[in-house]
Amino acid sequence: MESRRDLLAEPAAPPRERADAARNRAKVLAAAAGLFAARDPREVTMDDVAKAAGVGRGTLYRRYPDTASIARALLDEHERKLQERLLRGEPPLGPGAPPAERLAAFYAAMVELLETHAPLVLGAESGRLRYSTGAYGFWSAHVRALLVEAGVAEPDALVDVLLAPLASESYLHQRDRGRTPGQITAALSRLAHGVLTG
Amino acid sequence: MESRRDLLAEPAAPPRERADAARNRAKVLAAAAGLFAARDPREVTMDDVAKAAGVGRGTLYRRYPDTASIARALLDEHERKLQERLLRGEPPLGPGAPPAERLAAFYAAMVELLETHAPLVLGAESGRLRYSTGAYGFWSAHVRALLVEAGVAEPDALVDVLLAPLASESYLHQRDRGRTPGQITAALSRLAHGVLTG
DNA sequence: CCATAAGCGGACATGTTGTCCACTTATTCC
DNA sequence: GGAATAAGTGGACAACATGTCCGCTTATGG
Repeated sequence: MESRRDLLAEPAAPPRERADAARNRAKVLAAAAGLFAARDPREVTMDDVAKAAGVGRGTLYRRYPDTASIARALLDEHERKLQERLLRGEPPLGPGAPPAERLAAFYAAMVELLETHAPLVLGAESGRLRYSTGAYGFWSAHVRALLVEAGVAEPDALVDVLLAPLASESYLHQRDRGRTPGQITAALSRLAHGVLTG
Repeated sequence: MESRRDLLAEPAAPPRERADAARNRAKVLAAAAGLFAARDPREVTMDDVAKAAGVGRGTLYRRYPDTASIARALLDEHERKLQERLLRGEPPLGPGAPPAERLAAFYAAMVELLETHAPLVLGAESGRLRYSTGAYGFWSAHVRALLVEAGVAEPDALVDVLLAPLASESYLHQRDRGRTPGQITAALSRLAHGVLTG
């Protein structure tokens, strides 16, 4: 049965994280960052992280179901900064510039992000996981808004098409083949202008 | 030391596959096709295939290092047909139509392929593997030729960018979100025309 | 029909994954 | 301050997948 407390409680009283839990979370993230940077991120195992962080297996699994989620947690911090710039930064990244310019600027910023955090990106994206993340939702909402602003009729399918080249597999494949970040950015810029100023 | 036989031998005498080996290969492919269709292809294990095909583990590993390679082998058959049509088929898929048209037609054909063989595609592409395949090389050569024909200055980076939306992860994500093949094809068509007739 | 080598298959050692639960520690309330 | 209580911890464990290895079987060519 429902207690009075349940009915009167605030929408969702957040039970606050315990001090030792917070300490362990920090230890885990720090240790994982080190491991991802040191070797092939896809080879890093949950056991490795637990050992490196000096915590037990169970503790690790309590918060993260797999290594990809850990990498994602690390990556999210960096992505939030870019999100902030998209919302309130200077044009052409932030509001004010024409859609094609903003899309191109977004591409450039994403390339920079991918480049800077390549190991994390590699560790984080086991293909499908990319789409279930909050960040992907943000990027697609952003691009969708730009398409709408540019007067594109059915923007939805186009959004995912335009985001596809930013998938880690695609990007890192290109880098492996010797392409420079600059070349990739140029190609993406052409894409942005081609689609939004046809 | 080199024997006379080595020096006189034909370029690479193919030792011909033994009859029982061929039979087993067929059994394996048939069984794998069934499994991939029946359940989540990413859950299919080498052991499953071996059991279903009625062969031993060792026999399976002799030819295929993992389940992805098996799916790829099955997929290759179908991809070859499309490759043939690209090279010698009717326009706009085959030679003769303007580059933008041909690119759009290629997109449409790929969507159809992805749609028809979704389970295989899912089983085959563990992200990076996609790029190491012969088929990917073919698609990129094709698209590259179209870009060159359209007079694009630095085609290389653009090629991979244009192929990215055809990655299984991207495509299947869109399908999961309720988008129809038709909508996706339309978006890709817009992309083709936007980039090649700017 | 025999010799030979290619092919076969299943046992094995290894490593990873998640789960489970008895124990420890932080927090809350009196 | 000192229970009472809930949250958090850690390592043992069972299940499972992987890839290899090697003695046996079978096709093939002389």
